[in-house]
Amino acid sequence: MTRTTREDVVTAAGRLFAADGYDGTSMRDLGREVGLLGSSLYAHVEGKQELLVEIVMRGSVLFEDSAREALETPGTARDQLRAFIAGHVGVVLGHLDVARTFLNEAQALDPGHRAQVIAARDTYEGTLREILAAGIDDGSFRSGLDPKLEGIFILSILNAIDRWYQADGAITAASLVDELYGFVLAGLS
Amino acid sequence: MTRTTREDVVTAAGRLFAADGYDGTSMRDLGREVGLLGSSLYAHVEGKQELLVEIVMRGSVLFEDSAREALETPGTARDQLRAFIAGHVGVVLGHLDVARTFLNEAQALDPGHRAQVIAARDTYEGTLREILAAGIDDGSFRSGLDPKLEGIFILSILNAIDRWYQADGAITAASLVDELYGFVLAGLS
DNA sequence: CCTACCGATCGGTAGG
DNA sequence: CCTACCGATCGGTAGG
Repeated sequence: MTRTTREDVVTAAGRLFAADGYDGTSMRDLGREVGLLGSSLYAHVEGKQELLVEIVMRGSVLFEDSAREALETPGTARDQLRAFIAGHVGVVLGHLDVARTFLNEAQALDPGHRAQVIAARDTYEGTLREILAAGIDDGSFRSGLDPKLEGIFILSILNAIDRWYQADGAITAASLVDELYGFVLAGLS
Repeated sequence: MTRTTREDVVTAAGRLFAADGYDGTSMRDLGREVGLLGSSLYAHVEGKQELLVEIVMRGSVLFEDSAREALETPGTARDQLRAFIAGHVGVVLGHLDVARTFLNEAQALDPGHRAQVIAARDTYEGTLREILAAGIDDGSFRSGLDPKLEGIFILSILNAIDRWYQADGAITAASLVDELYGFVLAGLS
């Protein structure tokens, strides 16, 4: 039991925002989580919204980095698609609370930061579409396919993983990537 | 401008719960929506939770009926899969507010009703799995496929439609069904 | 369906 | 980091 740090507060906030939502988490709940009174948190952070901004921005960076790496993966569009899926799974399973807050609580952001998150998501979706379009050209995927719509379908699957995946279940992260890639690739072929 | 009915209140509640969430909607907001004070709503309903229960249960019935019809569709498992997808799209686009509340606000339900909704969802998912399993047997889909996982993937796509589909956009409901069926069937073949 | 109100809870602050 | 507190908002009620 050492002194509470700002990072302790941010981590605990991510846990509670992911589990109960931003509106469903009070500063008193958060204080209890780190062993302080709600009012004492203001010695560490300026307010509740600041915590949300920080956590969502961390998620934004994680997904952005993952998408860039996928795009820089050498090989065919199939290889890049696989890297995109593997990267997404890595972010979600490796940073569950941050990913959940990023994916589900952005609506609680102030308008300025919400616009930033929407822009980040558009870029992320755009990267996937680039990969799909390149794959139509290089013969990885069937032609006549609509990259915009197929991109939405793929992201729908990826963005729902945190709602059903159980880390202590029978499916490893690696086999999840295999299953996702198998299903999606078939859908594109 | 006639007298406000209970049905007016339920419909308005569906609209607000779908747009702002259950917790994000106050009884005063709802009163304003129907032209009353928040406190006057208690002449029509017992409480806020009752409204949520009623709307979510309507969604539950819609999806349940749709799934049953899909299962009773004559033909191969492919035909049933198509009916399942078409039915789901019909419910979501035909009853957007109810579907959104059912899909996104069930967490705000009291424990008893929440358990009912989870059971209804399990049944719905089970119906899809039955179709997938039958399709593996009758050769509609490739063998070696995991009905549980593929069912989750398909439902992930279907349950996200309300988040991006625009009724006034270029995609008709019929062509959405075609695109969904095309992508999913390829993923299973 | 409104007036007038209640107790609970919220994010946040002053002062130490 | 706590004590003591504030104004705002919430779901809901009594009485008409």
